[in-house]
Amino acid sequence: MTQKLETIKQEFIEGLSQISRFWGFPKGMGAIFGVLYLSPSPLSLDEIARQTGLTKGAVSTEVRALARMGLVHRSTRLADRKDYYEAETDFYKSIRSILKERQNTEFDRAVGSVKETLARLEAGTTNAEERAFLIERVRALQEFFDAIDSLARAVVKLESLGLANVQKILSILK
Amino acid sequence: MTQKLETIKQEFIEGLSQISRFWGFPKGMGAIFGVLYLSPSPLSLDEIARQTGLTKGAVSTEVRALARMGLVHRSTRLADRKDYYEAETDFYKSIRSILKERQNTEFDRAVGSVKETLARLEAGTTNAEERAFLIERVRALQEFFDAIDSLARAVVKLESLGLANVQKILSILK
DNA sequence: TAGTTCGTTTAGTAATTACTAAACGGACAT
DNA sequence: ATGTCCGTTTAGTAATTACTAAACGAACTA
Repeated sequence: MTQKLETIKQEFIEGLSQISRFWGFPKGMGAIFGVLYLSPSPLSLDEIARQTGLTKGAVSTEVRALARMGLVHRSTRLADRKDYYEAETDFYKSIRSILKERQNTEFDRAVGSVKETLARLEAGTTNAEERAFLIERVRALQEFFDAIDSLARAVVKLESLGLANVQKILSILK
Repeated sequence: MTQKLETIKQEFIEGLSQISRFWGFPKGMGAIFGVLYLSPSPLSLDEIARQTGLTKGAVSTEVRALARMGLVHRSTRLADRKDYYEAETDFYKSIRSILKERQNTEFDRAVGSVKETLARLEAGTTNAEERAFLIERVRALQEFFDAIDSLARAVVKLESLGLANVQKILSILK
């Protein structure tokens, strides 16, 4: 039996909310993206609020977060004070901007603290045997983070991480 | 000025807690991993509880989660009823088991719902023009998820995702 | 048998995060 | 200026998540 389009859309949006939550983002964020992604034209704040059931305030803050990540884009119309938002449809582009956004955040600071730990350990003079063990462990972790970081930077630098590149990677990993 | 090893370790563990939180895991989980990672020998539940400041109950549940992800390993000693845990030191191995663990979870279910949405849309007969638009959008998203999924599966299948492979990937992406 | 010593579960609490309602301030129109 | 229409901010609340304390059950011991 064929369902009403509205119902299908609603369930799709629900699905995106779940995915959003899974990745540690507010579920409202997923819903907002979903609404925009299924809209053929840019929507205003109030329209998004209406369709998601969130308040204008919540939509305001979360749609800006989405914009910082490059998942949505703000646009304006002449002689119209409203802002309009539309979803980015190139997801590879989005990944790149999310990675870019995530660099220079708390995460980088935390990773930096590992580096710092290593420096401190190496500056020490006492407890030779325990220090040697700790240095080795922390160094290994730091190398791992560096590898991840290189990967992320490489992806950010690509002008397009398309299906083609993904398939190239897949062929290497075979 | 050289600091006490204990202080340095403490700050390192704090750093791992932050990183853990950043990725959407409980910060206690990061602390537990940190304690184990800096220990040259496996530790018992109570010892982990003591060093992290968490209760035995909390450690029990979170250390099991870590074990499911393959980030720590449980071991036992003859004539000793205690369980002992130690950190996995091969992080690439860990990534693989985390990916493996994440498959077949809520995430997969949510991604599956996108597939389902597509099927429902294609089964419809009314609203030809709007449906065409929605189908196109949802299909694009589904393709994207499939690409991610292939990557994850490829990584899981590798017997070793080492630095070597990472560098190969980097060279492709250049 | 009763008594230890473990890990796990449970029920409740603390802390954090997501959200609402409403005030606010800027930009424009009259 | 005054009022309206926006987006943003703020202060408070709801919902969720992380945790504690304590009871529990299994496995062993005496």
